[in-house]
Amino acid sequence: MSNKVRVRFCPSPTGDPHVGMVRTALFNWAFAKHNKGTFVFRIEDTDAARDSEESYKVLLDSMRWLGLNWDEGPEVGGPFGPYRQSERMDIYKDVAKKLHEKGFAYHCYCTQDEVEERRKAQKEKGQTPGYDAHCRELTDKQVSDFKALGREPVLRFRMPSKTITWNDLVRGELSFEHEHIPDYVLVRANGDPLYTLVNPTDDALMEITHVLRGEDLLSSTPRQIALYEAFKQIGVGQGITPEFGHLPYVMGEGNKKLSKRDPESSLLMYRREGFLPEGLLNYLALLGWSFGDDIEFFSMKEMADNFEISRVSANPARFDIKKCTAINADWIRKLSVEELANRMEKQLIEVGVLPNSPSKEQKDLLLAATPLVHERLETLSQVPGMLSFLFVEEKDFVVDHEDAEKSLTHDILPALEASVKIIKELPEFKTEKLHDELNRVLVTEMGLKARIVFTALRVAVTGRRVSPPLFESMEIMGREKVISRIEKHLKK
RNA sequence: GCCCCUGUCGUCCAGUGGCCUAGGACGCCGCCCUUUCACGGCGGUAACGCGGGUUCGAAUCCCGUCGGGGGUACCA
Repeated sequence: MSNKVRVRFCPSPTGDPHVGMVRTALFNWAFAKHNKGTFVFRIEDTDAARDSEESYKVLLDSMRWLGLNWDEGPEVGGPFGPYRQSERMDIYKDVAKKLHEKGFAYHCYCTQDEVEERRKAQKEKGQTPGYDAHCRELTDKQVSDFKALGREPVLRFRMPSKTITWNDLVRGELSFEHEHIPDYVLVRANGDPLYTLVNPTDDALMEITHVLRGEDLLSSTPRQIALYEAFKQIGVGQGITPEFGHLPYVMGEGNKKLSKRDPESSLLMYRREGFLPEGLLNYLALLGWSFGDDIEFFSMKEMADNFEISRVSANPARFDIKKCTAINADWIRKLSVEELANRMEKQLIEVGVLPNSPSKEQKDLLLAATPLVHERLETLSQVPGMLSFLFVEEKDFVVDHEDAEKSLTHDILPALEASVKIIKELPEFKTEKLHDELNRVLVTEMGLKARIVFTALRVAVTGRRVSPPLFESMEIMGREKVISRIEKHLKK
């Protein structure tokens, strides 16, 4: 039982979910699946000032949208709950108390200003700045003096005087000398437990075996390893120190870490823009991990089957929206016509091109139109632009002004007139017949340039110079609509 | 300042002493296909940060150097 892999993803519910966060979740998920382990989802909401219930809901919804299902966590439960830290405050208080009683942590009465001042002095001398262990060995007298001054202490962890080394799953052996890891605060003066305490506490209690997290937490790892050793002695958890793997950053434009403020970092933006979860995840998997054999297009199942942590790279990766889009386009092409129609329907409803419950006719029309755009789409958000001409009411149908000016010139009117005549007399209103007849008369007999004349027809019928294939579009629109749209221009 | 991580085409990834005159993908540029836009096909562009070693042989090992990033909190 004890060698079963347990990993966790533990975001704070602050603001929009971030793509870097999604990447971390994905790698943890894949690692769990690959090792037939457990994927724990924990919410780190101990910071009341920044966390919100709204973000919490978005977080859960996003994870579900992505299909990153958790084995234990909120709304799912599990043997180590609760999985929201805000519901575990008593646990942290208890652990803090034990650490203090057994001497692994001590009360520090220094004010932040005092600490800061001494830090500055250290810096000037070229020493590693950090807490100087001032309050490590206070006498009773000193304590009572501080109390008399009305000072409330923070709880600091007593770092052992030794080098801390671990074998990082993605970076290999890493080592920190003890003089570079000062005693750090576990509990604030006001009693709030800090990340430094709650995160390792929960990992220990939830029996996490592997910690895969962002590079930003790299420097806090030695402190946590020391804490785990203390946990072992005071009986918190099973006495296991997890293995650590530090994932590289996801960078934005320039050389900056993709920050929460960048719109390109917002998962919600990708969702709104019509990225498929499959596509986004596939792209994110490529940031820092490779399948091997030059394979870049794969499903999450395939990723999980092949996920070796040793193939994770340590270099920061730039998020490239173009490549992300290209992969998304591949995923769209891979969808079946029915599946794509389904997803397009949702998109069209969202932007109001279709009503909330589309009619049978509308659904059929959409299904018929799907093959026409299947290879043309990069994201679902492009659907309305390509297809709303099919769904719009005739009275609302508008032709792009600029396109009309370029293509629907005065000298093209005779061709439009001829087209109407042909279309009206066509015995069968089918793509091939439309093509053959219009081509025969307009191009062969009248000697017009196909490019010119068909572009004019395209603009008249679809409203744009760029559109899905013309004759197919005409066929699914129906004869009357096509005629009325062309005639509209003849009357002008 | 000190500590840590990191350095292959514009970008992401492959490459772990000879398969490398460095491979793939995205991008970009041509050409073909084509009534538009795409898809597809073909071709091209472009990189081992630098300097020393080690070795018959280095992108791969060692040393140095330079660059990028992060940490140095009663943030995470």
